[in-house]
Amino acid sequence: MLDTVHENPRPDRTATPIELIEQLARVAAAYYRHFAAAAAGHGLTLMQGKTLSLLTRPRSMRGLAGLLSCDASNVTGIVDRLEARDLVLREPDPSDRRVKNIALTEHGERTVRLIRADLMSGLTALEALTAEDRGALRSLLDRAFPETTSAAYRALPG
Amino acid sequence: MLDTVHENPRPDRTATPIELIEQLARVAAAYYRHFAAAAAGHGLTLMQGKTLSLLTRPRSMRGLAGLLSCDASNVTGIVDRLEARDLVLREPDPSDRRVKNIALTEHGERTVRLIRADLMSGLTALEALTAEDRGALRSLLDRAFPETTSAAYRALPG
DNA sequence: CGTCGATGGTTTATGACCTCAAGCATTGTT
DNA sequence: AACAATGCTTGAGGTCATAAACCATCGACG
Repeated sequence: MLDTVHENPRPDRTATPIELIEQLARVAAAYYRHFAAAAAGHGLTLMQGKTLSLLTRPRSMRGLAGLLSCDASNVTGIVDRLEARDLVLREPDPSDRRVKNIALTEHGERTVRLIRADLMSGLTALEALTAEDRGALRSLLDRAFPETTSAAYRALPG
Repeated sequence: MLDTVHENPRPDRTATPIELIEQLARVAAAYYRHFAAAAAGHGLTLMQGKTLSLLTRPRSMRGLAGLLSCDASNVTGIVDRLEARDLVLREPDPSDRRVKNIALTEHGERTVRLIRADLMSGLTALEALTAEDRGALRSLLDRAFPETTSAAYRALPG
């Protein structure tokens, strides 16, 4: 274990907050570039792909708007287009007739799986990390962006 | 130093590639949410803010298109709007009359600095990391996204 | 020198998305 | 029953994505 060190912290590199923010900008851009390419491979937009991948369980329009960080009126159009391609379904909520629950169709579930696979195959360097490195990266990102833990996302209403 | 450990790698957390990718999705979304908010605080779009922050030196339209990962025809419109607000300037290239070099005006430089400051003030958790943690995060992100090192960006033509 | 393919930038059209304001239906409360 | 609050949709106006076509300029080549 101890001899599998990849010269880890590499303290010679500058790592000021500014430098780190610029690198995060590049990483975020690279991530979305990969994701958009994977979605485009299935004729979908970045937002449409994001929406599909958020539907691990049915969600209300408002809930989706929150997760997508956009106005609810946008979600109407996005879901309209996804529904027109039979990727998604609007179901009336049994306990509140105002809300519509959006759920993946079978075709939608297949598409999400394919997009996710394409995305992962494009991020080969990420899979090349050791389990130790992945754990360290997760821990650091959790502390750098405490608002975005997976627990916080799952617990959201809608 | 050694007693300021924040229980670092925390190996109990699951850190499969899939989990890591989902976390990167959330981090990228959070980063752009912060950035878009900072840009909106100055009446600018996400793309306009990104463009400004890429102009650490004059760049050609095509060079900007590459850095923004979009078609050159988009850059025309974005730079049009930035130029209309006196944030940016189109200068003819002395050695090639086809290319136009885009440079920040004084007003543009001030605006970039303000946006960057707003962004950093929104990412307080990131500044709370120790220098050691920041170094480790940089190193890990460099290895997870080798395509996006700062050296690679600075070396680009245009 | 003149031709020609390649390159940099712009324009146009169509569609997707964003913002904001307004609207309707339903809910929960008083 | 009247009320404000909530969930979703619609509309207009602006920004961005995408693809095709266009013009000016460059570079190489005969």
